[in-house]
Amino acid sequence: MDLAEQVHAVVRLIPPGRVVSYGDIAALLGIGPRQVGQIMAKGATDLPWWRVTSASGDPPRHLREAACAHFAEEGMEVKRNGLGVSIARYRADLPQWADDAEATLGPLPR
DNA sequence: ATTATGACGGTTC
DNA sequence: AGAACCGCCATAA
Repeated sequence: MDLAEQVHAVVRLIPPGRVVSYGDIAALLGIGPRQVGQIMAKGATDLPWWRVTSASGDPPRHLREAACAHFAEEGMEVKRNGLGVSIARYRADLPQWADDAEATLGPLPR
């Protein structure tokens, strides 16, 4: 299983109405945040990609509208440009999420 | 082997 | 708030 598939798998494990940052995914898989972005840029079509935000809670510019639409759809309060500081309110339970990831992917680095 | 490229993150100004 | 920098590291060319 290559890195891209692992990233896809963990993204699918993010519960509706919750988000994680690129950095969270990177830390979980023991890679750098940029790899996550690079991978998402390719095969993100069939994923809940909007549940992955930057550390600040702002979605990337070109996805701002679509992302906000999904947030609203999941009953989340959005700022002008995304979740903003409220990312703290919507961040998934990281330990729990990491456990789910290990259950699906097997042992993870770190 | 070397270089360029990112849906990033953190620091600094 | 916004911009400039630097560190990061897998992939593709």
